[in-house]
Parts: sequence; structure tokens; C-alpha cells
Amino acid sequence: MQGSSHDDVRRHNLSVVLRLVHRSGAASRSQLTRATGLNRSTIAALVAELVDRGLVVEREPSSTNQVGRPSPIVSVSEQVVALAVNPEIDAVTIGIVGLDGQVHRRVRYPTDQSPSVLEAVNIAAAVIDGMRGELEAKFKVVGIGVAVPGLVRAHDGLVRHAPHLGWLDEPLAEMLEAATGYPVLAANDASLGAMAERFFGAGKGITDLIYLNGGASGIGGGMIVGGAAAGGIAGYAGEFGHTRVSDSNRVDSAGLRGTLEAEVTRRELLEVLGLAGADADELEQALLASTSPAVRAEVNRQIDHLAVALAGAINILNPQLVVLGGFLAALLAVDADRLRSAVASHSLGAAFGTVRLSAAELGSNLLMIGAAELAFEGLLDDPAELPAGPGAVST
Amino acid sequence: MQGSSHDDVRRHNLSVVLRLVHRSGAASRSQLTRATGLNRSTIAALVAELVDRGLVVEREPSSTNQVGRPSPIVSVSEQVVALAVNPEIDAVTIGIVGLDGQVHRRVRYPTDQSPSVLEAVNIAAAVIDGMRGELEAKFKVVGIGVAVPGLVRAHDGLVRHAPHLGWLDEPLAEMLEAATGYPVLAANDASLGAMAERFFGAGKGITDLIYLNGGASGIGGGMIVGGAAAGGIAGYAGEFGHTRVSDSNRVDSAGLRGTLEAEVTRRELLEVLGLAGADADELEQALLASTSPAVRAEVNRQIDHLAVALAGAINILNPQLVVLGGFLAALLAVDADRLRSAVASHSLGAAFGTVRLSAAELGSNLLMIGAAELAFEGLLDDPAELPAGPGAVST
DNA sequence: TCGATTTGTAGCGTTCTGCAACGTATCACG
DNA sequence: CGTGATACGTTGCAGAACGCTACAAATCGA
Repeated sequence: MQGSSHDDVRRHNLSVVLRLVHRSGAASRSQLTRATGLNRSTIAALVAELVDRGLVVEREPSSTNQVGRPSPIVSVSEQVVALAVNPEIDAVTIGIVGLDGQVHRRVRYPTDQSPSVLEAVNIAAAVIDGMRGELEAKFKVVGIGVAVPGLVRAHDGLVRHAPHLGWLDEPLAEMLEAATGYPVLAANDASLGAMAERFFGAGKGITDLIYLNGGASGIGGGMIVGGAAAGGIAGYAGEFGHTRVSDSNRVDSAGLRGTLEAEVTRRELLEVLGLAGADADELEQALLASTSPAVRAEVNRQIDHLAVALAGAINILNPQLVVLGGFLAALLAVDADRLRSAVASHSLGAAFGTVRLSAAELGSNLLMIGAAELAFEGLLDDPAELPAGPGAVST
Repeated sequence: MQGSSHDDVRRHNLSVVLRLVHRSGAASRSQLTRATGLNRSTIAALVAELVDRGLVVEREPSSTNQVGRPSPIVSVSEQVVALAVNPEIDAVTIGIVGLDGQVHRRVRYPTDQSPSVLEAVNIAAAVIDGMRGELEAKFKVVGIGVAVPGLVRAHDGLVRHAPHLGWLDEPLAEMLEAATGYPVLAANDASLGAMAERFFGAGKGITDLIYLNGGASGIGGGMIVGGAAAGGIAGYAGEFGHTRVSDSNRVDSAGLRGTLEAEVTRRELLEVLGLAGADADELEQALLASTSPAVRAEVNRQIDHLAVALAGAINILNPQLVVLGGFLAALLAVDADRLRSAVASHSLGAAFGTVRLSAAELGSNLLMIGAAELAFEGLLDDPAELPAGPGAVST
């Protein structure tokens, strides 16, 4: 319940302009005036300040077939980047992501076994140290975002529980901050996936969406509610994988029975296909190519269970869009009609009528973009205060 | 993505001050300066404007045992009211509710059978016409809020489907607006209940909560996510009653199988108790007094099913508080431990660890307050623009 | 009764945005 | 190739809102 003053107006307007440029990639000054409702002169002043701060650049207008004086194109500075870190069971991935959403570089550092927190931090810090020359020469680093496959406490980046990594109450953000000197934020990987899809993928411009991702280690999810990422009170929201969908005794990774994650698994799809391993695309191709009744039966079984969870979420949240990623996208690809009608049969007509099901659009860069977005959030909220740190160019 | 200007600053600050006074009932000017972070002189100007507009009144400070000059107490004007309307199966209830949350008057108009939309509108309009003399003499009416037991489209107040009333695609808000001349907003009753409990009941100051209400005709719910009422894309969010909780074939009011509303019913509790009818309090007393094993078994069955739905919602939303109203509160009263441990067994430790279960605090005025809150919302967002209409005093 | 403390009040300065007038770049048309 | 229409950038000025400072007022405690 804060009052606002002049500073806040300026801050807010800078934030709005930078966000618009960030999301659209580039926009002319006249587009910005229309989008914000602000005056031409105000936009000119705001853009000038953002240019001064090195956050955006203006370039000559490209020839548009329009009458009138051409408006300069404002785009995000390519120098402003965030670092993205994603620890997984078999690797730690580190990336440099630009404010424009471009992934400048991605390093996947494979590990023999699931890394401990210390190992993950050391790997990330070492890779970042290796990049440091490049980072300090070419980039302004805003900070580090970490996408963690598990429950992460929002305010301090403590990893409460990451079952597949075997982490419990690990102060990941604090450790990585100490090791690198950059400010670090961490969040659940699927929540970040939801954010990435919302801004740069299938959910552009949508205010209410659910994102579900099916991976080797289970099902995670995230939500955008009323235009804002819904984290819940501690950042644990979005655990659709542990929704109960049947009375069976199958157990999921958290020990819960009859849940979505217990019934709908990548492993069983691979088994029935007779595959040892496959990435998401290969799995989808194999499922589409298969004519085996056993495969079909397993797909149908999983679709029907998935539908129960989706319908429940749709009834509760009344979203505009459901985005499916990983092997859940493969299930959608194989039989979208079955999934749709199964969801319809478990949901309320009104809520079902306003929702669309679609596959995720961002591929392997999803978590890099999502994690970077987390790091950019502070800058976007207040472009006037670029957090200091190594590699951060003083203004 | 709107830019803001000076007008917006003023509007926002007026809104913040009015909201603070609205929610707390009354506050001294010095409390307002601390809460908003604004300057003393600014608060003085803002309060003066609100007084000018007839929205708040200042009164002499009561003697506090504090050093220093006493600060005048700012409280909401008792003249500013909203009308609340709640159509039900057996009655239409109309109320006058003050901006301070006080229910000045409540009229319950019983009907022989479930009213049609036209009947409900006519009843409400007639009762309001009867009050008009009083309204115009003593009050400034902001508008009408309607709490509907069914799905209501947020933006225009169209009742998509109210199964218990038998309404389908009825332009309720439009009709009532035409009949009374007041601006009308409508929303789902349970969503409004959630809002009322959040501001004036068990959820004061809480940003993430789930509210579930058990009534004669089923189970409805609402959510507050990140401090905002979550309505979904069309206002249909919060339908927890149709979450699937078992593989049974019991059917709910929407024709869905094995849902919360199919398994957990007030009717069955009354039956096993041998009661013909009872209000929420009587039912709770009867359940607490009963020693019958059959009653106990039915209560346990219902608690276990309720727990599945609650756990699912908790996993997905990570709320700070779950508020139970109606006969669901009775189930909580009878065996809170069983409910808690059942919820725990179906939910993730981290999410369960941050949540509290509690009974609704607002009794029979719940929907009056919630519906009025809906009508006040516009005024609170922009205190400078009191919508005109009959009874609205021109400034 | 006096000092300390807290808060209201009044006037001034700062900051930011909007507005209006003017300059400029492009397109369409002859 | 020149002219008018159109759209946009630029500049200087005005208005609005808030913070700050100094002073007045009201209360408590000694």
C-alpha cells in the first residue's frame, strides 16, 4: 500500500518503455507513444534516458511504406545480458542471454552423476569465470537467474526440495552469489518455463495461462494469473504433477498415490515403444509413427489421466491457454482430439469454452530464457537502478 | 502497458488512502503517512480532497496516551453505500452496505420457488424502489453488486450458467441496471465470499488464499492470488467443486463424475443425522453432538474427499490460508486433525507447511459485504470519479 | 510551568508530463 | 522534379503534484 511520487512516475514510465522494447524486440518511437499513451516529447525524453544508461539503442528507421517522417527504431542494447543457470540430473547448463531474448551462448557441462549443490555452484562459477573476459569486455551483466527442478523459496532462492537432484534446504542463490559476485535469483524451472512461453512463446500477450512440462524426472508446471506469475506465498505454486487423478496405488516422486506424475510418465512411453532413450522430438516422432495397439493404449491411458488434471486446473483457474511442453506436447500431437474431448468431459462448459490447448513453442532455450527473465525482472521494474557488480559498467 | 502521468499519481494516491481507510475502518492522518510513505502535507491534501468529495470524514482525535500533537482520525463517510443483491433458490436478499463494511439494512424476500431472472430483477428493483426515499435522503449510492450462485462473465455481468436457479445466459446486470438506474456489477458468490473474507474476515492482510463454501446447492470457491482476486479470463475461476477426487460414479450438479461436489454434500450429512433441514450452525452443533458411528463414518468419508481437493489446490496455488465456509466449516470443526492430516498426506510438504486451515469468520453478512465490495471497487480504484446515478449526490 | 515530542499548516522549489508551435522527412501526385 | 499532405521529432513553456523547511499547535512528563 505505497503512495507514489514523481520519482515513481518516472521510474514507472521508464519501466513500461523498457518492457515494451524488451518484449517486442524493437519498436519505433511512434509505436511507443501509441502503446503507452504518453506524449511524443515524453517518450523522447524516456528513450533518451534509456540510451544514456546503455539499455537501449536507437537506429535509423527502416523504409516503411508510410507517409510522414520516419520514426527511429528503439531496440534493446545487445550489451545487456543475464546469465542463466540450469542444474539437472546429468549436467549443468550455463548461458548468456540478451535482454532481447537472444541466447548468445550456451554451455552444457555434463556430470557423471547428479551434482550436489556445491558441485553445481562450482561448475557454474568456473564456467562463468571462463567467460568473464568476454563478459567484462562486451557485456553488462545484470545478474544470474537459476532454474531449479524443484521447490524454491522465492525471496532468498533457497532450494527447499529438489527430489531428482537430491537437494534439501540448500542456500543455492547465496552460494552462487558468493562464488561469482553477481546477484542471483532462483525459481522453479517450470514456473520460469511458463514465464518464457508467456513472453516469447505460445502465450504472447496472454494474461491467464497454465504451463505443464513433462520431463524425464516428472511433471512440473507454472501459471500466469491475471498477467502475473503466480508463485504462491513462498514460490512453491504450480505443482500440477502431484494432483490426484485416480484411485490407483501408483506412487510418484513425492510418495503420493494416484497423481498425475504417477500415471503419466515418459518412462512408460519409452518402454512401450521399446526405446532406451530419446529426446522430446524423437519421442514425438516415434509415437506418431507407431501403429502398435499397445502403444496406442498406453497413449490413451496417459491422455485420459492428463485430461483429469488439466480439467481440474481449468475449472479452478479459467485460463485462456494451456501450454504443454516436453513429452506432454507429444501426447497432444498424437491425439489432440482425444485430449480435448477428455478435458471437455471433466470440465465445466463455460471454462472449457474459453481455453485453448497448445504445444510449447520454445525448444531447448526455454529455461535459459526463463531464468534470464528472472534476472532481468529487477532491471525491468526499475531501469534507473542497474545493480552493480563485476562486469557491470558504471554509468 | 500504460504510461502514467501526474493525474495518475493523484488518482493512485487518493485510491491508496481511501483503500486504507476503507479496510481499516479508521486511521489517523499520521498512520496514513506512515502506511503510504507519503509526506504529511501530501496526506493532508489528499484527505482534504476526499473530505470534499464526501467520501471520508475527519473527527477529533481520541485521547491516545502519546506525546505530541494528536492526529485527526480519518474514517469513511457513513453516507457512502453500495447495494448488495443475492438471488438464491428460495429468496432474494437485498442489502445496504456502507463503505466501512457495515450492513445498514438487509431485506430477505422469500420466494415460493426458485426465481427466474426476471422475477429476481423485479424483486430487487421493487425493494430498492421501496428504499429509494431513504437512499436519496441519507446516502450516496455507488452502485449495485450482485452475488450469483453460478458462473458469471466478469466484464458484463452475464450469468452464463446458474444450475440451481436454472438460469442460462441471462443478462442479469444489464436488466437490473435498466430496472434501477444504478450501475450494476455481478460475480460468482463464492468469489465474492473470498474477497469479503480476505478484507474483513479470516484472511485480513493475506495475499494468497483459497475460499471454499459448502451450501445446500453445492460447493463454490474463490481465490486471492498474489493479492488480487483471481477471476480467470472470463470470471469463471474458482470452481473447486468440480475437481475430481475419486473414481466413483457419483454425479454432481454439472454432470461430472467423482467430483468434490458429488462426494461431499450437505444433504448426506443431514440424512445421516436424520435432520430435515438446518442452517450451518445447527448442522455443526448436531455433528458435534452426535456419537453415532454412521454419522462419524460419513463425516470421515467426506473429510477424506475434501482433503484430496484441498491438497490439489494447495499444491497448485501454495496459499497461505484456506478458508472454509458453510458446512465445510462444520467438517473442519468436527475433526480438524483428520482433515489436516489427510490434506498433509496428499500434498507436498513444502506447500503444506506454509498453509493454515480455518473457518470463515463472516456469517450471514458474507455475501452482502462481498457484493458491496464489488460495487465499491471502481470507487476505490478512482475516488475522483464517483459514478453518477439516482441518489448520487453531485459534487 | 517548561521542555520534548509529534503533528498540522503554509509557502516554496523541484520534477515530470502535456501542449503548442515549428522544423523535418517521407509519400503521392501531377 | 516540385508541391502538398502527412506524420513525427524538437523545443520552450505551463501546469500539477509532491517533498522540504520553517513555524505553529497540542499533548505528555517532570
